Amino acid sequence: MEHYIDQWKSVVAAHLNALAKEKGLDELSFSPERIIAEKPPKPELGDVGFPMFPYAKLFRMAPNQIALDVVARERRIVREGSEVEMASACDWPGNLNAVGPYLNVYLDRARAVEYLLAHSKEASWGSTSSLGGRRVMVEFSCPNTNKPLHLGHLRNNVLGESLSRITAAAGAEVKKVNLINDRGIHICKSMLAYLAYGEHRSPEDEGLKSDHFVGKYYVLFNTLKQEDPQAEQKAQELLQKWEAGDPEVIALWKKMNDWAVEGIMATYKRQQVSFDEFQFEHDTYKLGREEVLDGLARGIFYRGEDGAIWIDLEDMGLGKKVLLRKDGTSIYITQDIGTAIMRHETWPFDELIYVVASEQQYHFKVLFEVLRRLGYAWATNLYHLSYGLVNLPSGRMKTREGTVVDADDLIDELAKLAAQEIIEKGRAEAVGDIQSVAEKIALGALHYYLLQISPNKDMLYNPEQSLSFTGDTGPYIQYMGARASSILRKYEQGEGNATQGSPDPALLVSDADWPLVRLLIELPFTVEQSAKNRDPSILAGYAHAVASEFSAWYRDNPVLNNENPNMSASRVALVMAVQSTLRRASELLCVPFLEAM
RNA sequence: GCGUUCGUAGCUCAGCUGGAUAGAGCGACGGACUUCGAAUCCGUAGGCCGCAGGUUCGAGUCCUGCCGGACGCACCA
Repeated sequence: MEHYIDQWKSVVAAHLNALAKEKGLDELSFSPERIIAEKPPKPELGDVGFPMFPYAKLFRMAPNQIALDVVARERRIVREGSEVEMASACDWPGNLNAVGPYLNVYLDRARAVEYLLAHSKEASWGSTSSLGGRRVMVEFSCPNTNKPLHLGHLRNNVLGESLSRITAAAGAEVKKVNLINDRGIHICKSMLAYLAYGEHRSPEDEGLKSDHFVGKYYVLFNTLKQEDPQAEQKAQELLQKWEAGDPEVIALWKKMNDWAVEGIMATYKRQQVSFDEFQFEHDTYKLGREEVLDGLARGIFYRGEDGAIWIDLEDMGLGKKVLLRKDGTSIYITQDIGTAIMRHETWPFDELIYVVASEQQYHFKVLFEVLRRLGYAWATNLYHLSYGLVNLPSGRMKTREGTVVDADDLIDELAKLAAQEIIEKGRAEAVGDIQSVAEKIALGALHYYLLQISPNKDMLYNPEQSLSFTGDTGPYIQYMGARASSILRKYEQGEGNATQGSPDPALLVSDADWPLVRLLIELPFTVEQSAKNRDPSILAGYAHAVASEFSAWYRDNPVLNNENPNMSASRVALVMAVQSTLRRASELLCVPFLEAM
């Protein structure tokens, strides 16, 4: 359904056009998209506001006068009927009022309540069709297989997963892909250290999660380097052997790689992120080479004096960039060129979103431009969702300096604290499986913390603050969901007198209930906006607003304890709408919904 | 040096395509549990929106310059 703001933009545009015609200003024409709308600062001022300033000069009228004129027109049309679309016949009926230079709409509250109660029951509540028919591929995570996931990956993973869910909710067909970086010099370093210190031990032998085991040897490479000055060179040789297909090297690579991947998969499962397809760099790293050579033949690229193949992007201020080494081997971007083409061939997408840290902005600009120059029309549909780095109060995370916040350790610690909270608050019995609920609270806290900030911004990871469960956090939203669920549970058990009445939308139109209703009907539009901007933080802010509004609302407005059975039943229906709204928003934000906590 | 990006309350962040008195959370201070769960709620204090110009009826939002931070400018991924 069309957003009520868009609908009323059309109404206002129609009125302004009529006014223009009447004044003989035939060249003036306002399309609905150009009408500026906003949310009035106070609810009593109305539900949508239209400032009239922009039209003052054009009409040679004071903004106040324009507002009054439009209102008069609207009244006349409502009274007499007209070929102009009547507001009362729209999805979102309401009436117009002039408040100084502003034109404000008061929605028909009963109709809005009806809409909410009917639609929030549906399983698809919150879904829209704004991206209907579009195929969107989302690439995210893309870990190296030489060490376990850390906090930065967690941000990437939850951004990718949440964005995928939101995009799907906006109607698109989504495919989530993960390109595992399982080859390269970094892997060889872990392998070399394992050869030096591993003594054929397995992760089980050391009692370590398999990816942590591999990571341990990656760190040990630093030790090795101090003992053996040749270490770096040996790693290079190992890479060459790997590329040559040396069976022994391949066997070791496979063994360590499997360990790393196995551990990483376990973390995905725990984080509740998933992929529709895994791609492996050892399969893709040669892709793109032919493409680059072809581009060379077609004069799009050139061979430098050094023998390597280059692209000149000076005209775009991007400088020159190597696309293929002089020995004909692929580099990072060669692989990405091939992978993009392969992806579009196997699954023709309308859009491909790369969820990759902001440090790679230059890389993606070059990549997209290369593909465009190669003549791929779809290259304009590639999008780099650049997200900022996660910093610690002490500075940037660095593996070698041991300042990394490990993903598994972090979730462990959060879960431990959540379990403590449950016990301290005496909720152990009500909650049932403490460990399971604590894990969900931990994920809710972590995911919300990572998603509430606009993706493009660097963020500061404050351990203390992230471990807190109070305030603008995931657990706060979970708590409000649990409270709503609790009320509904009591209702089902027959508490209160709601069962003796029946819901009536007309009872929910007072100022007591309206702010909550108006917020709840925004879910589909917020999902749409979040998808359009590729920004889960918009939805996160909305989820918090709903939780907060609900919290204030149920303090003042008795639901089950209401003396009027019909009012009680109506409010139960409203709580159901709150529950399904929070449930859906949480799901899209990868924050587990809890019936009790 | 060049490019990208960010700079809003003590701290962490919102502020949609410029619009009606700049909003949350944390922290501080003061209140509220015989009443649908206090992981909650209510109130108070706290802001030359980095600085300076410009565009506009109107700028936290757009443009220019400067200052400050982050990231990038590899035949590494």
